[in-house]
Amino acid sequence: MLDLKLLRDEPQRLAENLEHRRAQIFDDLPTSEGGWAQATIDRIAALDARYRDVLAEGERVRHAQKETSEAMRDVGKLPKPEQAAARAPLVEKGRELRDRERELTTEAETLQLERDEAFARLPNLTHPDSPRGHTDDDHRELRKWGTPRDFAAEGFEPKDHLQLAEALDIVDFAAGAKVTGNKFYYLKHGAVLLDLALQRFAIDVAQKHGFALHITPDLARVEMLQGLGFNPRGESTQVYSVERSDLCLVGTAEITLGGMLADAIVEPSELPLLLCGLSHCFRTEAGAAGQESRGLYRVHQFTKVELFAFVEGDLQVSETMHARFLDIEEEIFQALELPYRVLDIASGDLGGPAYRKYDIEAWMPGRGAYGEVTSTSNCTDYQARRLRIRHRTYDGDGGSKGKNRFCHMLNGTAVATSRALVAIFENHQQADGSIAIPKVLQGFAGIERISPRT
RNA sequence: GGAGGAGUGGCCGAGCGGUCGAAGGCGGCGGACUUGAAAUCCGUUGUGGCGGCAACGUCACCCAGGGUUCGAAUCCCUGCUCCUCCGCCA
Repeated sequence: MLDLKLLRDEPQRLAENLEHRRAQIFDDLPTSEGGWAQATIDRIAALDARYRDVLAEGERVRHAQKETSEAMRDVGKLPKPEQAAARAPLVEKGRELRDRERELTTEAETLQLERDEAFARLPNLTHPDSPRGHTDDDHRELRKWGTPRDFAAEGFEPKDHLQLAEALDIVDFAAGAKVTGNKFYYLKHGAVLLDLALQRFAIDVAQKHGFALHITPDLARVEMLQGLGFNPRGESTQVYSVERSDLCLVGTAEITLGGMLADAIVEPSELPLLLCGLSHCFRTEAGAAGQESRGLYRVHQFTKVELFAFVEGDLQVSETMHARFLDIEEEIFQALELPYRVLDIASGDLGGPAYRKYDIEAWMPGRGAYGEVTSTSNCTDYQARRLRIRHRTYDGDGGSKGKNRFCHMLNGTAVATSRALVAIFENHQQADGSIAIPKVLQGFAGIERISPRT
């Protein structure tokens, strides 16, 4: 959620940002129509103005109520015979005020709800350097690392990860489909060791960089999802809900890590707070049928080691941390010996909470293209505002207390095992159909290669 | 799953339906005393909304949501969380 001050003081800035983000808020103001962004902001601003009027009126009435009730208290000091007569008009007035106050409160709540529903859907502001646009071509490639293998020179045709997995009998989609459903799978044999080794390695790197290790719940309250900017409801939701409860399966440990500090006010000395979380991730992938749907690339469940940070509510600080997150992600994929490129994601593809987002795409020989393997976002104070996560400030050197500020929050993938498996299978396949385990994982996996079972 | 008990400020803890945003203690911060520290003493110390350049004013918040009442931290209902006992179990 954004700061309401922006709506009141700089509505044109919000309209401009909304235009770049291409986020439709109202059904009757589609992004295809000219001036939709400005009209959207105008409508929310009008709601806010009405809300504040009603709120102020309600407060005046409540103040009058207090006065009446204080007068009633003094009635008790009068001589007994006079009390009843003095009390009657006050009771009458109190009743009127009560009724009026209830009306106004109800109206204010309705207006506030209406305003917040729309306002909370407005996306975060956008980093000035983020490329503007809303297609895949609009992302800016920052750099490439590594060189894709020349399989022709090595004298064999590379297989895609699915062919490799089937031949090696290390992933079973048929059983996954039978027992659970399409896009579920069993990992088997060497893939299990490799998956666990990836987790273990990523955790190692995170710990080395000062992240506190966590294994988080795989479910979270709807309220937490919303606080972090996820929308658990609606047809196009990516989120699985648990029936007869207010719980959802998490799509990422970002939710469970970010939610940990909800409602907290932390001391600046505790920042930056670096957390690493291991969790399963569940995604409905609604509407994703057809596209890149083969194999492990897009599945309903995978395991992920997530990096998360709470930092001071200061852009310079969070941007520095964001660069650090990207560094760590690159360190991991370099260690895995996977060629990749880094993208600065375009405004229209950022997702609500993100102020800026970098994706790492690993080379995937099977599809002859780069495919997303990590993503790191600086969400600034967008999530913190909704979750009420603040830190204290002090003026000068250990000086007096200043105003509490919302923390900035960042998240990033250390490793999502399913996608990493795709990249490792395909990049490290050998002419004989086996898969070489990257050196950094061999100790954790206990094997050096996944070979056909005999 | 069954039976009881409890949820108040950073923590502990008091609170006849009106004078309670809330006693007291601890902790924190500032100061006095001290060569320094401890001890002692004095003062101070919750979060947010709205209005205002500001001083300041005002409203809300005693787990959450409803209700009773002129008036609720205090009474009633529901939910959530925690504790104890029993059952079951990785």
